[in-house]
Amino acid sequence: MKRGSYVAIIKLIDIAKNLGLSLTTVSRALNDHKEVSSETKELVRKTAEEMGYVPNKFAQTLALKKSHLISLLYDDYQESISYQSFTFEIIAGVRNYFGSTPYDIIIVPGNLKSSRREPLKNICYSRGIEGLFVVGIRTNDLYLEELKEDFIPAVIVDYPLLTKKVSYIQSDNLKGCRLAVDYLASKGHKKIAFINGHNLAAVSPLRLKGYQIALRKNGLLCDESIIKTGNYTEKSGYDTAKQLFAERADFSAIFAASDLMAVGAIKAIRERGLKVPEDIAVVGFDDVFFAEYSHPSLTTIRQHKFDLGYMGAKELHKIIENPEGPRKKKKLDVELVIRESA
Amino acid sequence: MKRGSYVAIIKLIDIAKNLGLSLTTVSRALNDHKEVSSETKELVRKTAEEMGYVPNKFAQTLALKKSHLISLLYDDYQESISYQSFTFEIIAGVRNYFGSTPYDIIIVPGNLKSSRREPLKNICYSRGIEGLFVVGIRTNDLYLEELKEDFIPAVIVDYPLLTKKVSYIQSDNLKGCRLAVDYLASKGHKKIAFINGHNLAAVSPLRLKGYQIALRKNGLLCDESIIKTGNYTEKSGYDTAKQLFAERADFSAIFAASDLMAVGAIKAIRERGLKVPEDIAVVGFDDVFFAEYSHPSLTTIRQHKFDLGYMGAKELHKIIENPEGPRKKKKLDVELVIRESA
DNA sequence: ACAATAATCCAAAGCGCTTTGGATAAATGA
DNA sequence: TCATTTATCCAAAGCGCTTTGGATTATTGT
Repeated sequence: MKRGSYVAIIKLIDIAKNLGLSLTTVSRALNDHKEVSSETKELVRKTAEEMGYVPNKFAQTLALKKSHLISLLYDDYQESISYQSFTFEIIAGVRNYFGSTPYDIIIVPGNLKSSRREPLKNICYSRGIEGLFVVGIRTNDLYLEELKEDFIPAVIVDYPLLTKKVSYIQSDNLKGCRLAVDYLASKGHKKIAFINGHNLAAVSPLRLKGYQIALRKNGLLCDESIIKTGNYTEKSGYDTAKQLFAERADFSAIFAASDLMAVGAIKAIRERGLKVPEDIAVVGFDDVFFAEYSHPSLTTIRQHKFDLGYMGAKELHKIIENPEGPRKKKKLDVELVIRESA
Repeated sequence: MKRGSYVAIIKLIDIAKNLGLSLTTVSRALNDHKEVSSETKELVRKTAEEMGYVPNKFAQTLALKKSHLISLLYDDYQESISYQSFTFEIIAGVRNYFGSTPYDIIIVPGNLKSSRREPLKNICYSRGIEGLFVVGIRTNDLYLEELKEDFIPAVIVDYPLLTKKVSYIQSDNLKGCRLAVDYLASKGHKKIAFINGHNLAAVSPLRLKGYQIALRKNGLLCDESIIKTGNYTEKSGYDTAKQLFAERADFSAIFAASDLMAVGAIKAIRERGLKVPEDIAVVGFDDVFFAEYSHPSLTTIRQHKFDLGYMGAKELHKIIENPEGPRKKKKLDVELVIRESA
């Protein structure tokens, strides 16, 4: 009889029999359908409650052709470990938003990284997934091609894809860079080095651009020799900063495209016998939590990670409910958090 | 016709019609049932592939009474923010384990924290959830009472609950404390202060006990006046360390029950004009990632977080597949990671 | 050659729900 | 008063799948 571990305890038919009503009426009563009297509704609701009835979502999904399921596509491993904190908070935002909707969140099996994997389409169709929330995708990820096929509503964090069913959301990177450079310039820095991240992150070119624009605005010239590229890890921040020193580059401040690289850079500066911020000022990007606890605490550009998740989820919800509506990219505000490092 | 956003594209019946076979045979062919010839199987598989067929999990679940769904119960917010990193890595382990099984992971809607929330039973029964992976639960959490009812297979991280269907897993806290104290003692420290976390975390009393046992083993006396309780946050580490100083307590080392509190303590020590580790040595617990990047980098007890998730998931799988088998608590090894702070 | 076995296949029922298309009884209008 | 609306209810079909219990054909043993 019982096949698997999962069994529904009380079914609609049980309530119906119990009350001498039809299945139909019970179903309608619970769904507040107009064709059943309010007395019956109340009666049914009460006994359902008493009998401990819970609807079987699978049966509902099958009958309604509506799963109320959205899926999270994210990666467990990234070289940049502050990605953990970033991702965690974004997911918190997503959970929080969908928590007040009938939607549940399922985690897409398998990593973004794993090479042999099921096509997204199969995963989604098989599980009746209605929307995809994507975070941490790389510019060279194969899933991107599938997303471009536009077969399912999706919201992507930090990758600019805008189609009929796909929106994206990101922080205002240009403004972030402007804030950082403006602040450093206001402190009298003329030579501001920039440690960018690799181009597998779609935000990297944006941050470079923002940095350059901001320099220009402040009447500073853009010296290619003090622009370096790391990979968002602490080590790469350390290495590139050392490289700057080795090349006898001329700078009094470093703006790093991530907090982790900023921390690495600080380490290199210290090893050089220089002081932060007295000799060299450092500004990071992200405001991951340890920025506050590192020493010296990090002046940085704060991204509102929770809001990225929350607002992104809201947008995804909108796309699902109204697939014909216009898609839009959303830009979230950032702010400068001044601490000790600059 | 079409009701919701989700529609199955190709169904078994389509393949059947296409091939002039019966629905039954097609289903059996795809499930590798013995009662269908291998030629037919091959034929069916090929055309299914060509037609882009994917099975509808909802229909399968309904028919098989088996959902292949486990659920993640965790909290988005905790005062201790290193909880993020801890939780993230555990979840990575869980994903990784279940990634090679037919099980999908669904996130339980709502936080552990939120006060008004659906009973766990309803959530699980309604969604056909077969098992629960619980992380970050507090000793006063109401969900604990529900879990004790033992109505669903579960594995809990860091809370000692052992019933017919529930196992738990945690790091070897006693050993961790022993390693820390042994190491400090070996460095000649006689007075080792201890900053513990609150008792809402089930590991706190364990760590205190481990600390006391280890002191005794090393022939050191246990001085109540240098044992303090924080709440796993950086600030509480800072505050309690300051308090120690204010009370003119006599100690040359601090062992903190979390890295975050250790970082806070270091800050307090610094402010006092003392040096770490020269004047006061500090050892943390957890080895969350920023332990490596803080300054001075933290000597700490490493928990294998990924493995907690992976092994816990494995255990959960086992409970689901074999509900009658014996439950057991699992203890994962820890290790001392020596860096600069001690 | 004929009964018994094995190998394939299929129609129909069932999983738990929603909804369609009537049916019945009560309330309304003329 | 009788036809008509309105308010309630229900049997049955359908969502896409798996499985039971036969049916049909091919294969084997004697």
